[in-house]
Parts: sequence; C-alpha cells; structure tokens
Amino acid sequence: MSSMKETSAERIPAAERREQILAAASQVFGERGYVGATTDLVAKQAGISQPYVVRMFGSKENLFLEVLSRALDTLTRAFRAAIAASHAAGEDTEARGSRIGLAYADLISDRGILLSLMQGFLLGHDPVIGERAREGFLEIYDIMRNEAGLEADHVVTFLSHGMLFNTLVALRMPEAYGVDAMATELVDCTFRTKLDTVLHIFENENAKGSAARG
Amino acid sequence: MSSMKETSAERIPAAERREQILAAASQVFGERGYVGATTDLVAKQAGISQPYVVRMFGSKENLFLEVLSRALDTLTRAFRAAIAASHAAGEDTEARGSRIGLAYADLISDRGILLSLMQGFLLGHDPVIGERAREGFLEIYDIMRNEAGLEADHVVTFLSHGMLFNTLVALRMPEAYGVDAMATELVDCTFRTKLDTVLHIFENENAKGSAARG
DNA sequence: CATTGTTGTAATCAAATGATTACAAGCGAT
DNA sequence: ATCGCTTGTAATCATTTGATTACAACAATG
Repeated sequence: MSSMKETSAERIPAAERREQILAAASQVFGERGYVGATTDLVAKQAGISQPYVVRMFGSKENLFLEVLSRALDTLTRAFRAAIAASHAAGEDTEARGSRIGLAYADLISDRGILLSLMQGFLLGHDPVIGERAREGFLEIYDIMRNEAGLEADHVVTFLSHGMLFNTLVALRMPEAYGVDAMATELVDCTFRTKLDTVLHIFENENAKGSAARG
Repeated sequence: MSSMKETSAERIPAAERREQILAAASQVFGERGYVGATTDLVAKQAGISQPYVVRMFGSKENLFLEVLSRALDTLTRAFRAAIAASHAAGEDTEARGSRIGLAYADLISDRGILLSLMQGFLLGHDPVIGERAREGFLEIYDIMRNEAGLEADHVVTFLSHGMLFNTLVALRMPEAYGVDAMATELVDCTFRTKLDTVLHIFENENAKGSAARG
C-alpha cells in the first residue's frame, strides 16, 4: 500500500528518487534514531544502493536535517490549516486547542514524522542538529501561542500530551494493548479517538515483521 | 564538586569502581543516547580505561540495562517515599499527585537519571532494551495508579508533563532562557518551582564546557 | 618471600559504517 | 551515432568502536 521496498533499480528522475529516500529515511530515523540509523538501512528501505543515498544528500547529517525540516513543515502546515479552520468557524481558544490536537494526532498515520521529530528533540547536545531541533520546537510553540492565540499554560498542556503521545509510540506501547492490563488502560487513555488508527498501524507493522520472518 | 574526572588510576575496590562507571554512564547515555554513547567516552568520564568498562559489565548493552534499572529504581523509590508521606499526611489524590510531581522534578538534580530513562523510552524497537523500557514505564504507571490511587486521566496528565519536562531538558531548552522570548516563557511555564534548579544545572554545564575549551 | 587473586592498562582485532572513487548504463539533443 | 548529462552501482577506504587478549602492578595470605 504505502511504501514497501518497491521499484528495484529502474531509472527514476532525481527529484522523485529524492522523495523516496526522504520517506525511507523518515521511517528509519524515526525508528532507530539519528545515530542508530545507517545510510545502508535507508538505502535498502528505498530500494537503492547506499552510495546513492549519501551522494544525493552529501552526508547523513544533511539527510537527517532535511527529514527534520520536512517533518516540521508538515506539522506547521497542519497546525496552520487547523487554526485557519478554527478562525473561520469562529471558535473559542478551547475548541481551537482541541482542533489542533486532532490535527496533531492525525500525523500519526505516518509514524516517521512524529518519531523523527522526537528523535531530533533528544539530540540537544549536537551542535547543529540540536540547534535546529530547538528552533523547530520553538516554532511550534510560537504558532500555538501567537497564531492560535492560546494561553501559555494551555500550550504547555498541549505539548505535554504530545510528548507522551510520541513517547508511547516510540516505546511501541500499543503492541502491549490487550496483552497487559496497565498498558491497555494507558494506551486507551492517551490515544482516545485515535486509538483505532494507532492500533491499526502497529498491527500492520507486526504483520509485516512476521511475514518477513516467516 | 559532584563528579569530575577525579581519581586517576589508583587501585579502588571493584564495587566502588562499578558505581563510578555507572554514574559516568548515566551522564553519557543520557546525553548521547544508547547508540551515540561510546564505552570509551564512559571510560574517560569515569577516569579509567575503555576495556575495564567493558569487562566490568560484559557488554555495552548490559551497562545500559544496568543504568536503566538504577534510574528506574531511584525513581520508584522516590515515588513510593512521596506516596507514603502523602498517606501519612492524610492528603487527597490531588495533593498526592502534586507531591509526586515534586519528587519527580527533584530528580532533575541528576540529569542522567531522567535522560537515560528518556533515551531508553526511544528504544522501543530494540528487542531487549525496548522490552525493559516498556516494563519500566508500565511499572511507573502501575505505582501511580494502584499505589498512589490516582485516576487514569490524572496519571496520564502527570506522565505527559513528565515527558515534556524530559524533552525540554534533552533539547537543552533552558540554555535559551533569557535569550529567546518564547523559550523563556516555555521554560518558565514548564519547570515552575524547579526553574532555579534547572537553570543552575545548565549554567554549571555551560561553564564547564567553556572552561574545558578555554 | 612465594603464591594467588584483584585491579588495571596497552595493544590489537574484527565488524560496522559513512564516505569516496571509478565506472556502467540509459536517455536526449545535435 | 555519438556526445554529454543524468542515474545508478560495485568496490573500496579510512575511521570508529565494542570486544578480546596478554600482561603489569599491587595486595593479601600462608
């Protein structure tokens, strides 16, 4: 459906190949982190050779920065759309916050986006990636504060839930849903309306893993 | 004062050396993550040779697992102490939640603890570390739910704030305090009563870095 | 003082990995 | 067709790094 290994070695325009690599990198970086991901894994996921990945982006660091920027861009775009819709509907800040929350949760459909962001946030010590990650986080805060017009406390609460959301996804806690009672309750209570989507994603992921092994 | 490079090559009992290594590893793993940290960096931080680190724990993975377990243990101990104190004082669940929150925030005095935990949470894909991290997270949830007696929603809100707390520390956002207006407000609003502690820690860290360079 | 176990390191290994080089193969324009 | 640009890989490099080995220094014990 979405992005299997597909396309094995045919000639494809660089711009299109670039998108494939970015999609693959988003998944791999999101799953293994910046250091844990290898350019070879990204290449295999994109169905091309490792040197091509490096040449296309110059370095692994540049590739990650590009993934980070894309993720940030997708997120800010989604937030601004939600804010515009909220303004058009004449909602109060409470409703606006909820609407943005929905937009955020929708991004889970591509795990790579939220997880690559989260992985970036844990790289604060890195001189270049860390700086970019801080900048991105502050941009999100700024949008909610000054474009959505939410109170500081409201934004902090929102971001808090977002971080738990990301953490549970990174932890693969949904895999324990229905297995462990505490996990089930925690996941239930965290993902709420997006529970079905989340469980569906992890089901697919597990099935894929089993198929690969079997 | 706390843990500089100290003790250069003297003979020290294995048990004590073990603690030094664990303290060093907690810092290094918290800062660079499991993959990004090297046994050599841990060794240098502990003031010993790299092979000794590996031999003492068998493998880097075992070392991380031990750091993770220690961090979890410190945290659960602090929580249980707070819960006991709250019960002794006959507080309601609201006050109990606040008290546990204080206990959590106090752990920031050793950045390694919270950051190593957080780094562990992002390793959900790892068969062994991921499993241990899930188990640890659920143990925390279980304590708050069944020992502190908090409602599920209350616990989720609590954990949410904790994850934002950790994320901002990992991002080194406090370094932008007083520099960037948005960052200042965000940090202010997230760390609240622990603001002084947090800023103090980052000041020391920066000073140490400058001293090392200069 | 020899013996034995503990504490520690220098040297080195093998594997992983990001990056580079050289080269091949397709495709469009003249 | 062939020249030149784009798309792609195989082979290889240099570094990093977790782990291993061999050995040294010291301390306790008899």
